[in-house]
Order: sequence, then structure tokens, then C-alpha cells
Amino acid sequence: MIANISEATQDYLKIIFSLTERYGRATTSQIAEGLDVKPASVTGMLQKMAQDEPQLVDYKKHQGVTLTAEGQMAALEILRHHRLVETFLHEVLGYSWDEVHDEAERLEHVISEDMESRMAAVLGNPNRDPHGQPIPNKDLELASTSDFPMSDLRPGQEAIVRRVQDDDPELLRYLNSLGLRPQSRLSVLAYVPFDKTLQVQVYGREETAVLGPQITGEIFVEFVENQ
Amino acid sequence: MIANISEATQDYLKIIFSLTERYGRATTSQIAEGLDVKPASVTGMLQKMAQDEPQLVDYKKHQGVTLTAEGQMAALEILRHHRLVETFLHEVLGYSWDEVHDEAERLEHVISEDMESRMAAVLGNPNRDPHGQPIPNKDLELASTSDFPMSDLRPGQEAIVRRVQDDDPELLRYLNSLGLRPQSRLSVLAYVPFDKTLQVQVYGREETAVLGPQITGEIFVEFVENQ
DNA sequence: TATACAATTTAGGCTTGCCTAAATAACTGT
DNA sequence: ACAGTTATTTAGGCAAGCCTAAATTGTATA
Repeated sequence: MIANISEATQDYLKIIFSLTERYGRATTSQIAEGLDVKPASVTGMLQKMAQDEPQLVDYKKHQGVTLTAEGQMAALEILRHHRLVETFLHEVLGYSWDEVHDEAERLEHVISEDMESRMAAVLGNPNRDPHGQPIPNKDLELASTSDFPMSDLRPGQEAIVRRVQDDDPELLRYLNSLGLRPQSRLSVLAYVPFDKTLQVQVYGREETAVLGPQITGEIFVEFVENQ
Repeated sequence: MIANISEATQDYLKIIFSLTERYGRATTSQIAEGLDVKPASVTGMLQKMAQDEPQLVDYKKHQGVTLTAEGQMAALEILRHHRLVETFLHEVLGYSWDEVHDEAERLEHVISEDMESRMAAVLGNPNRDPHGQPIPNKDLELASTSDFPMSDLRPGQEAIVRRVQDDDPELLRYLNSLGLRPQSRLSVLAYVPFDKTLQVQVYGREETAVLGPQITGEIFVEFVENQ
């Protein structure tokens, strides 16, 4: 277990990390929804986390939470565990990318630092997990990414898929069937502002794909270098 | 998790299994000692286990416990997890035999049946763990062993080490330093009834080893076939 | 049979992390 | 400034698994 932090607390750290990454802060209701608990429970938990030593979050009521430096480090450690485990399951045990998340979710809480570094070594210190998500390195540094949500793309633009959210197996299977994986190259054929839908051509594919905002918000892309 | 059985309950099953294997039944105080909890807590837990569905143990007060058929199956499943994980850690991640137990202890509770069979496949369906302990097969059948405690050996007898208890890292390191591992061959030079000490010669070793009953009770051997 | 030891019962308590429902407070947008 | 939404507080509860201490009951053995 990471530095004596309970599993529940680790789950809070994870979601606060990802919400603050996207929105700058995390609100009570976002957390409640993500963890599938009631807002009142979240409030209680956040208060505890803000009071206890080590102090993992900055919390001001009605203002949402952010992570302290300590909380950041803990979250990165958890993230490293999670993504290393996912990569390990994929590479060594042959899991498909839609199967790794749930298993990793349970394993990440119990692996030792020793096991973490052994897995990293066996995998050759990977810096991306099977969904293209960056894996914090040994010193918990997270490679900065210049990717952005696919929903920002417009017709005529070309891009390469960098990473995809890992937590929805259904979505992952669907993307797989469309050939949308990290490194997939695509060009945007059309955009319908009305329902925020993109029509894209994935390189090497016959059919074009039509993607709504639910999907394009979960896929992160980069522009093609020398278009 | 194995069929909705809590981790605490799984720990009880494990120790009851190994105690009944050795002594035919498990007493409250043995369990309390093994799990490092108080006897009163054990009594409470056993009562719960005997009452709840599925009924995992037969318990009559002051009479100790044994496992029901269901309890047996559950225990074998847990054992299979534990020993497969140990083997995996050893073979794939390079853990030494004294390091695997603690890590496996935590991992065994969270791996899915899917992961179990993937690990088994990667390992080529092993039937022994790094300590020589038999791994129940997919159908939870445990190969019957004709081994017996080394403490039963007497001067002039030759034997091969089959398996060693896995839960004491110190002991394992010590045995390793003596060259006492599964498959090690040895002959008994002397026995001192007074303190139940054996003097043995391990094949391929210069020095002879002197082993007290604390040690010889934890090592299981077989007679050499055609001596 | 007396005594020692092992096991049980009783009655209380603790922690973690969640729940409920209802009341209140604080922010946000118009 | 008011409505509507979001968050918080309060007060109570639950389940698991452990704890304590003291009293009691069973079993085993000399």
C-alpha cells in the first residue's frame, strides 16, 4: 500500500487528480459521480483528507478540492502503479486493452514498490500504457503531453491518436473495431456543430467513422507533424 | 475475490486447512496464534463461519474446527492462487523464494479467475511452487504426496527434500545457505534424541548441517527411490 | 477428584467508510 | 435580488473484524 494511504483514500486521490488535470479543480458532485457514492459522503471524506496528516488535499467548502504537493506525489505513485500494472497485464499476460482496467484497479492497491520496479524492469521501463496514457517515471515525473481532445478537431485537419481514457471497456472495444488506437492516423472529413459530431477517416480503413462528443472527448490526439 | 468470501475469512480458511492437514483439526488457540488475533475473536469468527451460508466449517465448541466440503474447495482455490502467484513472482519477476510469500499473501486476494488461468498458462501449468509445495490443479485436485517431516528421519537414511513451509523468510534464507532446497539430497549422520537434533550431509556440500526440531518439522522429505 | 489449561460468553468498545433524510447555507446566473 | 443548483451539516445508522476484561464452562490429566 502506498505510504499507509487507505484504498478509499487512494481512489479519491486518483479521481481528484484526473479531474484537476482536466478542470483545474474537482467538485464534490463530480467526485461523488465518479466514485459512485453520495455527495454527503464525499464532503465527509474530503474534510478528513484535508485535516489528517499527511495533508493530501486543499479543501475549502463550496470551492472544490485540489491536491497538495504531497497529494500530487501520492496520486502519481498510484497512477504509476495502475498504468504499469495495465501494461504488464497486456504485455505479459495477454490481456486486451479493454480488459486491463478492472484487474489493474484491484491489483494496484496491493503491489509493493519492489514489485513495481520489477515489473517496470521486465517491461523495459515503458512510458505509455496500452491506452497510450503516459506512465509517471520512477521519480514520478509525468511526461508533458501536447495532445488535446479530439473534439477540438475540425474538417481538413489530420491527427494521430495519442491516448484514450481507459475505464470504459465498451468504448474501448468499439474504438478497437473502428481501428482507433494509439498511433492511429486520421483525417477529419466533416463536423456537425448541431450535435458536435465528427466524421473521420482512419488511415488504412475502408469505412469512415462518425463520432459523437461522448467519444471524441475521451480520445486525445496530436496534429500530424509535417502535414 | 473467491466467491464472495471476505479476506479475513479466506485467511481463516487457509490456516484451518493447513492445521487440519497436519493435525486433523484446528483449535481456537492455534488459529489465534497463526493469525495473530485473540482467541475470543477466533471463537466469534468461527461461529459466524459455521452459521453463514455457504457453511465453510464444522464447528463444535471446545472441539476445534474442520472444513466442510465447501470450505475445502474454497481453501484449495485460495491455495492455488497463493502458490501460482508465488511461482509467478519467482519465475517471471525474479523474486527469491524467501521474498514471494508476503507479496503473494496480498496479491492472492485480488486476482481474478481469468488472471489465475493466464498465469498458469504462462508458467506451463506448474504443479509445484518455489518451495516445492504442490499447486492444486484447475479442478482443485491436490496431488497426493508421500513425503513426511524430516524430523522422522534417522541415521543411515537417505532422503530428498520435497517441500518446505513458505511463510518464514528467515528460515528460507537459512535453508538456502545450507543448500537445502526442493530436490536436495541428503543423508542422516546422527540423531540426538535429547534435543531432537539431526546431523545431515547435504549432497554436494562440504559442511554437514545440524538441524533442530523447529527446522526439521518444516521440511518434508521422501526416501530416495533405489538406495 | 482437583487442578490446570483451553475455550467460551458477555458486554462493552473501536475504526473505516459508507448510508439516510432533512435542514441549512452558499454560490451562480439572470 | 431571487431562483435554482450545489454543497454542507446534523444526527443517526450499518457492517466487518477486530479489541478488552472478567466470568464461566469444558476438557484433560495427574
